[in-house]
Amino acid sequence: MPYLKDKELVPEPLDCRILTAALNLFVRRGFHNVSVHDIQRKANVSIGSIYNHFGGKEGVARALYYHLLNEFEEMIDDVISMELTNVGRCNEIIRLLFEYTESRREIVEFMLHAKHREFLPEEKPACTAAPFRTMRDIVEWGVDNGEICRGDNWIITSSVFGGTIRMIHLRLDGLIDRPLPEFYNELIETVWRGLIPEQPSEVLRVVRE
Amino acid sequence: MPYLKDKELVPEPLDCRILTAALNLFVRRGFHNVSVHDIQRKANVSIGSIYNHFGGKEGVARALYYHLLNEFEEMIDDVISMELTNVGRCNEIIRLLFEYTESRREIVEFMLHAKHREFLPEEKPACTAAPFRTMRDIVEWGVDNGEICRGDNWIITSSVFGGTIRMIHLRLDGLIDRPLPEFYNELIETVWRGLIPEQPSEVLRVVRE
DNA sequence: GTCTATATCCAGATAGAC
DNA sequence: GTCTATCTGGATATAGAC
Repeated sequence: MPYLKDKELVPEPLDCRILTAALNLFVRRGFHNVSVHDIQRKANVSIGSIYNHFGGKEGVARALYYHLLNEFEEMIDDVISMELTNVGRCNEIIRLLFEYTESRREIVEFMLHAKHREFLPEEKPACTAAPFRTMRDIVEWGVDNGEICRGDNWIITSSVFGGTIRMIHLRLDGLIDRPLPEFYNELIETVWRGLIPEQPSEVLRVVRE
Repeated sequence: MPYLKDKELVPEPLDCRILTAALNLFVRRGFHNVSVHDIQRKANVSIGSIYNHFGGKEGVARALYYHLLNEFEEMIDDVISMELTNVGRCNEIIRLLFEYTESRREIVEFMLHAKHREFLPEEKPACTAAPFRTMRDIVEWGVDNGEICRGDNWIITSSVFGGTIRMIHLRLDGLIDRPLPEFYNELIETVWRGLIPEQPSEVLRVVRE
């Protein structure tokens, strides 16, 4: 579309164009298979601009990472402020994660797949970041007030959110071919209720055999 | 140790030295932050040998990936041949995954963290591979014969193994600081029984303990 | 088959005009 | 601040002796 070349209809800020282009490329090809030239081309800016704004490819990835981590933190904090039970909060987080996977797929993919330590060598793993700690806190509060079974926090948190995260991976990898929100109700029922049919004697025989 | 230079005490085959060195480097720094020279140096072979045997860095990674995927498949097949209930098979897989994470950490890390599509562009995602399909089959058999609650296979499989995989990630990232096998009993109890305190808790307690 | 030395290529980074 | 043209380093890959 050469007729738009010099005056864009929507004069999106330059930083934003760069980050959007980078996100798309990083997700599709992986950080190391994207060159600064690729980003420059896709964002319709010059190489110089990228170095001026972000200091290089790594700087772009870093800005992207912190920006998205921040958005995730806000999402979690919104859920906290919702005045739900803690189980309700967990469910709302699961619901939102499923929704985001469909509507803002690239963001979820970047945060989930990207091996941030490859381009942020000094950075701690994502799961030490605030929003992930908060998720563990929610579970802990739920245990403390009796909503959730008592037990090791790592185990409970992993059991609550592990299935969700697994399904997101399977969806992003193309194995699950229906939108995730369709699975929401059945998933949370399965998470909280357990997997074994409630027929005591039957269960005993089958499990212990 | 220059006195060992020309005759190794343990004349480990050359391919194996290359693969072992590559595994270690890939896991520590990531595929793209490792050069063929790094592998060559660490394995004490020449660059030429690496190109002769594997055709380059990508070839090394490919060989490694298929080799380890194959080992995983054998592990799953061993479990299948064990004549356990299907729930028992799931538990055994969880147990083995936890054990491997401690004793063969690099292998687990490579299979779990490595973004294989970055260096195997034409390859399908790992979770389409045979051993992962078999895990879904085990769950399906368990549902068919009444051991496991009826429901969507993606949800059930993700619920059964999602917590396990999540905990392995947390362990590899250094957040969990105890060996995973210590969590095994409590984890499988949590997986199968669910997370919400039951009113007729007599039943489940008896069954599971 | 294994090695060393070398060629080729391309990504990251910069210089300097505008 | 933005751009183009250029430099440089380092990685992949190969050539050719042994």
